[in-house]
Amino acid sequence: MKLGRDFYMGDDAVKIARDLLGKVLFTNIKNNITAGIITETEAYLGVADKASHAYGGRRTLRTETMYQVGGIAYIYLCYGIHSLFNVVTSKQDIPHAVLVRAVKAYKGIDLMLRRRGLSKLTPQAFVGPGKVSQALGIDYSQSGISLLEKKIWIEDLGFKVSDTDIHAGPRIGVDYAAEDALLPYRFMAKDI
DNA sequence: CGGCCGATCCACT
DNA sequence: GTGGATCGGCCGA
Repeated sequence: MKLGRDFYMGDDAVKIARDLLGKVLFTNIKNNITAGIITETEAYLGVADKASHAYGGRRTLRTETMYQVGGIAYIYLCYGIHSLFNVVTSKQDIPHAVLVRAVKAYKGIDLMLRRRGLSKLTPQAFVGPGKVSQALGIDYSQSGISLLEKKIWIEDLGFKVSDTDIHAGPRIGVDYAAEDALLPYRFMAKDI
């Protein structure tokens, strides 16, 4: 079943990042449905997190999305090329978010591969946040859209990930965040 | 208005 | 392992 507002409004983005492992991220782009089982996430803890775009309470046109109520997408352009998909969590004015870093193809795999420019499935085909967005047809123009509607949403289809199958470690590409770069806010699910 | 740089990916050595 | 691609956002002047 589709995740509702309650799932996204929790205060603990780290817990939500963990809970998202095994959930299924769907998109419906021009009537083409594709989906992937989430296998890797990272939590970004808002104003107190030097790795977050909202660190120190920064509010700009771009980051304003993160300050809204949990349950919407925060998608932004990275390195001028890649759209990175985040789930906004927590309450109004608490800018927490969870980055989806990897999925395992679940539905529409042919189209997912085609969007990636691949002819066959490889282990790394959908590993990496830029690849996830490309495969699912997500781009930064969709930032701010609700995950409770019919374009992008997340379902719990009963895939279980036990604690012993979760690996936690430091986030990727955030060396600039000083001591916060070392926090274990990255979660990976072993072989789903 | 100019300049720097990034929550990345790929090709190439 | 390394460097180039590529461009919107952000900040300082």
